[in-house]
Amino acid sequence: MSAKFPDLNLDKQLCFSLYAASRQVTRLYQPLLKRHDLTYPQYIVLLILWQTDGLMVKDIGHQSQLKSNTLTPLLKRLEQSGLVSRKRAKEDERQCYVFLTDRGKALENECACIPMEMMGQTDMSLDKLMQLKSLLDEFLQLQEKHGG
Amino acid sequence: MSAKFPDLNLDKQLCFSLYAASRQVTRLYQPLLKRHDLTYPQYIVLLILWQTDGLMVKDIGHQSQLKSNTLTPLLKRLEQSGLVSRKRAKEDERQCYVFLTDRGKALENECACIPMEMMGQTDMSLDKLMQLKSLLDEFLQLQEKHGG
DNA sequence: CTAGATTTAATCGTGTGCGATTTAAATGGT
DNA sequence: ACCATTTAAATCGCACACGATTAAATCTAG
Repeated sequence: MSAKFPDLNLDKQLCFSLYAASRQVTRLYQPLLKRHDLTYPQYIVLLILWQTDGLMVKDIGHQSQLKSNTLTPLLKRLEQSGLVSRKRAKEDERQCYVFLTDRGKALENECACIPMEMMGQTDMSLDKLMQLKSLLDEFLQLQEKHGG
Repeated sequence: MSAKFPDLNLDKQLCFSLYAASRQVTRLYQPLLKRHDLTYPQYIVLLILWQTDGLMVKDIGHQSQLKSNTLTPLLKRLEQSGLVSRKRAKEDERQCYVFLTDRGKALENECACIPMEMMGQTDMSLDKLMQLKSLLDEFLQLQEKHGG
């Protein structure tokens, strides 16, 4: 069966490996994030805001590659949780700025241990993890050139 | 800001790169799969069944790392589309076998061009793609040992 | 032989992802 | 100044993902 298209097996496995690995990482983060009542995508958005506070939804979208249809509800939940506040831009009412609240800023320190704990959950060497990141980033950059 | 925990930036970026790359691949597949009215997870499940027809939900779950709470509705949709049929096992009524219909089997040929078309959508070398797959699989294997 | 543990799917609730559309605001060419 | 176009965010609908629970069948220890 699978030998019918022998050349195509690599691709099949690569797309699946990526899909499975991504979900596996999400699953690893979940118990750590649950302690702060965060989901993984919410944590990603916070990582972006911890780097640069006061971004517009558009900017968060560009960095996360998520559109407003995903971000708007997610940001509303973060607002409900008291971690961010959203303010319409005076100079352009279409735009919406997102600011960390004090609680949102404080959460950065509370989450500081998470990456280290994650590191401890894989036996892969730092070298290979960096290699992996490098290949993924190269793929993403090539894609950005193509797809806009 | 981001220099506050300099050691942790790698991890942050790795988890995000993986997350972004996985969604990017899904987005690349979507227009190709839409021609056959398939979603990406449905395609993954079909890839598994094209390799081995007549698996139980449990087996598909083990290979895809998806649980019944995701697979049951997905398989019902594939059944609605006339691509698979589900039959309870006579010898153990808890189990549910999943078989490809003739249309489901025929779809394998129709989808044969997809991996090649995907290949054409990235400028990354075959060598690097294989390297990427290899690293992802190593990560997944290490995880399987740990988490069961 | 049977009560309790285990296994397998299915169900439920919440939160993404994303294509498509909508709404409102700003822009730009005439 | 006016209207078509563009832009930013929000809304809508659908299909995942997944933790938690449920239901039913099977297994197992006593």
